[in-house]
Amino acid sequence: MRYRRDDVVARAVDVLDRYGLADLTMRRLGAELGVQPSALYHHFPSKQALLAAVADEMLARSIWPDGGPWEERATGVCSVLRDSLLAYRDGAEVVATVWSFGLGAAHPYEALVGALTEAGLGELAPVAARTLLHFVYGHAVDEQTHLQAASVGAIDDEPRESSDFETGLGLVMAGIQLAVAVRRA
Amino acid sequence: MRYRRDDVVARAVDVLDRYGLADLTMRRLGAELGVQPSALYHHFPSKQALLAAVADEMLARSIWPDGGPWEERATGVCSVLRDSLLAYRDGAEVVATVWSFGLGAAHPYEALVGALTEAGLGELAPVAARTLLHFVYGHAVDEQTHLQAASVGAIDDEPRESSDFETGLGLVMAGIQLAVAVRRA
DNA sequence: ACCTGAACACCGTTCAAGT
DNA sequence: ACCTGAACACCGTTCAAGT
Repeated sequence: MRYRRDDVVARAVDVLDRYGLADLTMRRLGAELGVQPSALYHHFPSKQALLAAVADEMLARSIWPDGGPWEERATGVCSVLRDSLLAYRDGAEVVATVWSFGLGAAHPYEALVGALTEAGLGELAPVAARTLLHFVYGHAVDEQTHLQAASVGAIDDEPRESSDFETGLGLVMAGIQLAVAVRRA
Repeated sequence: MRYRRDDVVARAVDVLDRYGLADLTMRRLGAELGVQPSALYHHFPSKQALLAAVADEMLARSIWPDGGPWEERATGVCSVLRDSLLAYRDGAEVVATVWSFGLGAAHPYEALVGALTEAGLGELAPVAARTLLHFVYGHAVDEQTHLQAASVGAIDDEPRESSDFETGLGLVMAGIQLAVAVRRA
C-alpha cells in the first residue's frame, strides 16, 4: 500500500481516538497502515510534526463561529474548542501541547484575538485571548483526565464538569468585559 | 551507597533543574546516584509517584501567604506558585502534570479555595480556584517553553511575559471579584 | 515518491537473588 | 531495608538501499 500525507493523518486521528495518546506511536501507526515505522518519516520530519497535523485535522473538522457580536463569538469559539477537544480521546492534551509548542492549532487563538480586537481591547487582545485559551485547555485536560479515570473505575464520577466550564468561562469573560468597559471610559 | 527516599527526591529535583524533564529518567537518576534503575522502585512504586514527590518538594521550598485579606492572599498564592514553577527547569510542566493527574501539588489549590471561601464565594470557590490555577499553569508552561526556545536560539526573545502574567491574572481576578460582589448583593 | 530492513541509542518496569 | 543483574517489551530516529 502507498499512502499520502492526509491518509496518514486520518489514520493517526483514528488510532488516537481508539487507543489513546500513549498508544499513538510511530511503530503502532506504521503497523496499523501495514508499513515500516521509518516510512512515516517520508511524510513527517518528526513525531511532533505528526501530532501537529493531527491537532490541526481535529480542529478543522469543527465549524467555527466567525460573525456576530464579539462576546458571542468569543464564548462560541471557546465552546467549539472545548467540544472539539472532548470529541477525541486525549484530544485536549494533544491540541494543548501542539499549541504550547507553537507547532499548530493556531485558529482558535486567531479567532479570539480577532473578536477581542473588535471589542476594542487593543494591545490587550493577545493576552486576553491566551488567558481564555489557558482556561479552556486546562479545563478540558482536567475533564478528560477525570472522565478517563472514571471510565476505568479508578475514581467516583463527578458529572458537574459541564456547568463548571460555563461558570469558569463566565468568570474570565466577566473580567474581559470589565477591561473593555474600562478601556472605553 | 544507600539512600533514603528524601535523598532520591532531592537528587531528582537536581537532575530536573540541570538537564530537564526529558533527561529525568529512572535510568539517568539511578546512574546519578550510582545505583541500578531498579533500586528506585524500592522508594517509589512508579515514575509518576517520583514526579509527584518532585513536584511537592519544589512547592514545599516556597513560602506561601496564609493571612491577610482574601484578594491579596489569592493573588499572592498565584504569584508564589508562578515563581516556584519558573525556579526550576521544566518546573511548570512537572507540577501542572502532577496536579492534573491528582497525584499531588494540592497546596496552592487548597490555599486558593480557602481564600475564595472566605471571600464568600460559597460553592463557587472550587471552580474559581481551578480557573485561577488553569491560568497560572498555562501561562507558566508557555513562558517556560518560550524561554527555553529562546535560550536555544530557536525563536526571538519576547520579554514581556512578566507583565502579561499580571494582566491575565488581573482579568481573572476581576471576574472573581465581580462574582463576589454579585453574590453579596 | 514512497517504502524496506536493519541498526542505534535509548525507555519504564519486574523479579529473583543478594547483603 | 536497600540494592544488583538480567530480562521483557517497548520507544523515536537514521540511513542505505530498493521500486
